[in-house]
Formats: sequence, structure tokens, C-alpha cells
Amino acid sequence: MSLKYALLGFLNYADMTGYELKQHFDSSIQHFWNAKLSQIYPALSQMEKDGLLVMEVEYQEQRPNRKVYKITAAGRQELKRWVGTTMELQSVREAFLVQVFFMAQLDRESALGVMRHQLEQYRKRLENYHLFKKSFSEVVPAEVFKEDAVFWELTLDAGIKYGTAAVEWVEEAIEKIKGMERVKGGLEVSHDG
Amino acid sequence: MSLKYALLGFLNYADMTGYELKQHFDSSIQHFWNAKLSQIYPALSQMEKDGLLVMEVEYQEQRPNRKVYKITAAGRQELKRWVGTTMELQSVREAFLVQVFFMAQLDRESALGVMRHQLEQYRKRLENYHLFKKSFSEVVPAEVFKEDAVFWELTLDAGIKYGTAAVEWVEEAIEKIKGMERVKGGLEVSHDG
DNA sequence: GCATACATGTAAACCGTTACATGATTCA
DNA sequence: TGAATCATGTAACGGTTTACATGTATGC
Repeated sequence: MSLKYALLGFLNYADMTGYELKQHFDSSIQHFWNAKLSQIYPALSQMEKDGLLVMEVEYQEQRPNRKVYKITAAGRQELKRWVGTTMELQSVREAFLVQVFFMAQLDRESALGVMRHQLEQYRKRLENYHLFKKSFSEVVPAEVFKEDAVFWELTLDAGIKYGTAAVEWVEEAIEKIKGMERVKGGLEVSHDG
Repeated sequence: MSLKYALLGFLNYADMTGYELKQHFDSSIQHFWNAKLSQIYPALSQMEKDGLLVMEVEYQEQRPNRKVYKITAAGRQELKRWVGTTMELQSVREAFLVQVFFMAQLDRESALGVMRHQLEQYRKRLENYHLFKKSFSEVVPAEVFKEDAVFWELTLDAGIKYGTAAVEWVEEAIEKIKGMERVKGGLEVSHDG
């Protein structure tokens, strides 16, 4: 459902084609929401039918015509309504935690291998957030109002907070696994030997 | 995809019906993965077709027969393989951050209202994790091997880490929003007045 | 010569939620 | 009397991903 509102949100800044909207996704909110073109195009035509957008064709030769979408008054209203709506907390879905939950199946070294791999990936992601944060003031276009930039930066801060939590958690988890006594293949009891 | 492995994981401890599996979801991994019965039942019969499980019917009167599923050697192998597999980092999907990203649409008080509501919900969730953590040693059945309990507790620790990060982030966000100057409806410039 | 940017889509598959369907027993 | 527990499912719908479909211009 957020796809629709993300599209409205971007079109509230400027008229755009689906292709350009995809670029905005990729350069800003892709850290916490993304969409493929194959989802964006049908969503836009549906939103046009619903009166949230209007579309104008720019004719081109040697490539498909550009379909430029513009937000309507109804669209602006719907965006504003949604942004101000308090929602239920969405439930967490973390496949990696399912893996950890059943990880006693593995011997200690395999478990540590999986955890270290995850740690490396969490670190890389966090590093990217930090780099993005550093370059933030240069990246943000000057014509943008300051209040927008504040909220954009808040979403980045969220990524850094969560990312830091993830890295710390795996680091501590690795230490706890190292300290375990009865892991299969460890020093003490083995259940199938 | 994790549904399949969660089912294998639980059935690796004991033979069970779909109904009982659902109860295990609800009392343990529901913090990071959940499933409805309407998804569990077809998944189980598919997994039986794939040779990961075998099913035995226990006849009952006055209610549907119990279909007790048992993991096969192939199922155990598949579980073990998956638990030891390193996976790509899954991308984050946080509708709330989409909302924050476009929140400059709101006046300061409305924005603060939405953030405070979210803060309250994050706090409640974190509180639940803490309560669960305290009662953890009592809740874990005695017959369970200690190594399983260590990994189960790690997933709880993850919840507490992320939950704490979320609470801290919103608290800081609220302070930053309070400190903003050019928010619509704030003390300074208004763009449509 | 190959990848990327530009520019549009459709179709099928997959995963998950909600609604529908049935019906006895037990507890408050 | 009404809700929860036990116990099974199917059908429809919605959102997302992957694969298929087309084709030029530009830069490395």
C-alpha cells in the first residue's frame, strides 16, 4: 500500500514519468522501500483512473512516448491524509532470525560462519548509511525546502540506529556462541556420538 | 520461503498437527515470523508431496481427524542445509519511514502527534520483549537441550536491541522536529500564507 | 562489441491475508 | 449466552518478483 503514497509523495514535488519515479526510489527511499518498474507502471495507471493523477503524453521518436504524470488536488489531499494517519505497528519479518532460532542444528563452527557472514553484511550496509549521511548536505538539491531535508535525514538516522543495533547484536551473539559448552561438535556432550 | 523451514524446524523437535504448529508459532517465533492456519495447512500437504514430511491420520469423532506430521530424513537434511546457508541481506520495508520521509506535508503538531503515537507503540512492544526475557527461563521446557535455549534467547535479544533502537530514534526525532524552524504552521515562514 | 540509459509495458508465479465453511466441547 | 479451544480446509484478493517483449542512442 505504501507504493501508492510514495508515488504521490514524489509527484507532489514535480511531474514525472514512471521511469523517473523509479530513479527517485533508487536514490532516496530504497533503504526502506523499493519497487520495480513492472509494479510502478500499472500502479500509476490505476491511480490515474482513481483521479489521483493526470497523465500527459510527450511524443517521441525512436523510443516509447513519455507519459508524464501530475498529481491532482485529490491526490494531494489523499497524500496529506495518509501522512497524518497513525497506523498499527507492522509486524517484523526477519528470515535470518528464523535461521538463528533453529541454529542449534549446526556445529559451533558452522554457526559462527553464518553469523560472521551476516555481521559483515550488516557492517557494509551501515557503512553505506554513514557515507550517505556524510554526503547528505551536498546531495540534497538546493531548491528543496529545509523542512523536507530534515525529515529525509531522519529516515537516514533510523537506518543508522537500526544498523548499529544489528551490528552490535550479532557481535554479542558471536561471543555468546563462542562461550557455549554443549554445542554439537563442541568440547562436551555430543548427542549422536 | 521461511515458512517451510520454520515448520521443518518445529517438526524436528516433535511430531505435530498443523494446529499445534500454529501454537508454536504464536508462542515463540511470532515476534519475527508468523503464519495463519490457512497458509500452514496447504504448506504441510505440499511438503508431504515433496517428501520432507510424512502424515498419519488419527481418527476422531465429532471433530476433524488429526493429521499428525512427522519429519523425514530428507526433511531433516533440508532443514540442516538451510540453517547453514548464508543468505543475501533482505531489504528493509518500513512503511512508517515512507510516512516520515514525506512528513514535511504536515504542520508541526500533526507530525509530532504521529511520531508520539509511534513511540508509544514501540515502547509497548519493547516492554513485552523485556517481560518475555525475564520469564524466559521459566517458559523454556526442561526437556529442551540447553543449546536450543541459547539460540532462542538470542532472537529475543535481537528484538530488544532493535526495539531499543526504534524507541531511541523516535525520541530523538521528536526533539529534532520540536527544534525545527520552518515547519508549516510554525513560527516563521509559511509558504501559502 | 557490450553495457547502460532511456521508455514502455504484460503475464505468470509466489507469498500472504481475509473471508468463507463446519461443528462439538468447555469454561466464564 | 457467548467466547475460546480444538481441528480441518478452500477461494478470492492483493502486493511483489521474475520473466518476457521491444528497440535506439551513447559511452567505454
